[in-house]
Amino acid sequence: MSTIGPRLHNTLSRTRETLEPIAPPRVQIYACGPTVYDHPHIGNFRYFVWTDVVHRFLQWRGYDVDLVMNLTDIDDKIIERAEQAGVSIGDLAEKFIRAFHDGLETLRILPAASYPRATEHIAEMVDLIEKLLTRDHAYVVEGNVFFRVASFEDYGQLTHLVADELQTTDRVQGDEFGKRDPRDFALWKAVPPGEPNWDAPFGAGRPGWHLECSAMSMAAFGGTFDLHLGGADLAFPHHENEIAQSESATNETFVKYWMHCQHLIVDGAKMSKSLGNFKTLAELEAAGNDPAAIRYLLLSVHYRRQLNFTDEALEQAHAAVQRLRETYRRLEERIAERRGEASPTATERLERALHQAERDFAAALDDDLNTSGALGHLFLLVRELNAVLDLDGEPPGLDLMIAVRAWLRSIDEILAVFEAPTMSVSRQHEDTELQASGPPIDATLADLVLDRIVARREKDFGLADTLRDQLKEVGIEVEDAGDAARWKLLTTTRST
RNA sequence: GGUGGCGUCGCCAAGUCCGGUAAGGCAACGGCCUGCAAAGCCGUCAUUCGGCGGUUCGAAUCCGCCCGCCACCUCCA
Repeated sequence: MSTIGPRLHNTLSRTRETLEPIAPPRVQIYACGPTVYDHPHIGNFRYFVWTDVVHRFLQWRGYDVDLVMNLTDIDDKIIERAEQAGVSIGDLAEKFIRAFHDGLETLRILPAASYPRATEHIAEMVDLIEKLLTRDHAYVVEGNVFFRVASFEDYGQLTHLVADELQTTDRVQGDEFGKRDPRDFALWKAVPPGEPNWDAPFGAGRPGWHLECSAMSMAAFGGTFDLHLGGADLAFPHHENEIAQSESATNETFVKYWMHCQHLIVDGAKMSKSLGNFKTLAELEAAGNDPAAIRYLLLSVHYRRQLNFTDEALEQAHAAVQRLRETYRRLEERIAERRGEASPTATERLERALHQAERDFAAALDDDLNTSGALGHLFLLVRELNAVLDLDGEPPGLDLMIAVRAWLRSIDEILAVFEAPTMSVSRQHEDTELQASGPPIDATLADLVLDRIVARREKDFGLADTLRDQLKEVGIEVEDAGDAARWKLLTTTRST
C-alpha cells in the first residue's frame, strides 16, 4: 500500500480529501443497502456496482476493507406489499433478499463482510432510543418517539438545507403525528394492533427508518467509523438524520467520510413505472444482455454524475468489453505459443505503454475514483498491445507479456469484466483436430461451426459462406482462425 | 423558492479543484490483412468545449451575466 491514500470527495466538506482511515490499513465502510419490497432495478445496481468498485479499489490499493451493507426488511412498503400479496412480511423480504443476492452475483459484486437485517437489531435500536430520551434529544407522543432536531446544533451539515427554504409537500403535512417541529422524525412508530410490532418501554411499535443504520453501524464499528456510502437521494433526510441521532447519542463524530452516488436515469428521464422506463436486472438479463456489458456501463461513468442508461449506451459498452476480452485472449495465445525471438523494439514499446498505463490508471482512480479516466488509460495500453502483437515474428519479450497479463488480471480485480463463460468443441478430421470455441451455445450450432472449418479446408467456400449466413441468422458470428475458429454472439443488447 | 449537478466530435464520455493550447470507447470512411469476412493494425474524423462579456501573454478550465437540461427538498439507490 502506498503511504498516501486516494483522494475521495467527501459530501461533508464538498471537496476531495485524502483518505486517512482511523486504523489503517483497515477501512470500515457502511453502505446503505436495499429495502427489500420489490425486485431491485438497474438504478439500484448502479449504486451496488459503485459500492463494489469502492470495495475492490480500496482492496486493490492495499487496504483491509470491512464492508457492511444493511438490509431494510421492515418498513411501510414491505408491510403494504406483503398484505397485497397475502404473504408474511418475512417471506416477502426473504424473496427479495434472494433477488438482491442473485443480482450481486450476476454483476460480479463481491459480498460484503455482513448484511445485517433491521429486524435482527431491534434491541440495539431500542437502547439507542432510550439513550436519546434520557439525554432529552427525543420525546414521546402517544407511543411514537420523535427525535428533536432542535436539540442537535449541527443539523444540516451534510446537505446544507435550511428548514425555512424547504418546499412543503403533502407528504410532510400528512405525516405529522403530533410532531413538535416539522423537521423532527420518527425513531419509533406506534402501530395499530395487528401490524408487526416489537415491545419497548415506550410502547409496542416498530423502528423508524433512519434509526436502523445508526444502530447497525454502531453494532459493527462502534460510535465512529471511516466511510459511509449511499445513493444521492439518501443524503437528505436519511443521512442527515443518522448523523443527528448518532452524534446526539454518542457525542462522537459519526462518520469521517460520506460519499454519495448519483442516480441513474433512463432515456434522459427518471425511472418510474408510470413512464414505462422501469428496468430490472432480471429483465435485462432475460433480454440476452451480457452482464459484463451492464457492469461496464454502470461503472464507466463517474459516480458523481448522472448516468443515462440507454440501449445504445449498453451496446457501446458491450463492444468495449468485447475489445478488452479479445485483446486479453490474443495476449494469452501469444504467451502460450512462446514462439519467435523477442524483438527489442516491440519490447521497449510495450514496456513503455505498460508503465504508463500502470501509473495513469492508478492515478485516475486515486482521484476520486475516476473510472472513465482510468478506462481511457487502459485502452491506450490495449491499442499498443494489439499493435505489438500484430508485428508477426517480432514479439515482445515473454517476461514482459507475462507482466502485462498480470497487470490486466490485477486491474480486473477492480473492473471484473474480462472473464467470460466459454465452451469449446473439437472434431477429428482426417489427421487434424479441428477446434472451435466461444460463448456457450447450442451443441448443434457449435457443430455447424466445425462443419464450416471442414468446408473451408476443402475450399468449398460456397458452403462455408452458407454456414456462416445460417449462423448469423441466429446471432452467431464466426471468426476464422485456421483450424481453430472462434465464434461470438452478435450484440443482442436490448433492454426489454 | 432552496440545494446539488450537468451542457465537450454523429453517440457515450474524461479533462474543470491546481489556466498552457481538447484522453478514451462506440459508430463512420480510406488502406493493410483475409477466399470473402471478422478481429487487429495504419490513417481520417472538435482550430473547438451552451451563449455573451471580462481577467490573462494564454481559458473547456478563473470571474460576471444569460440560455437550456436533470436530480433532490422528510422513509426513492
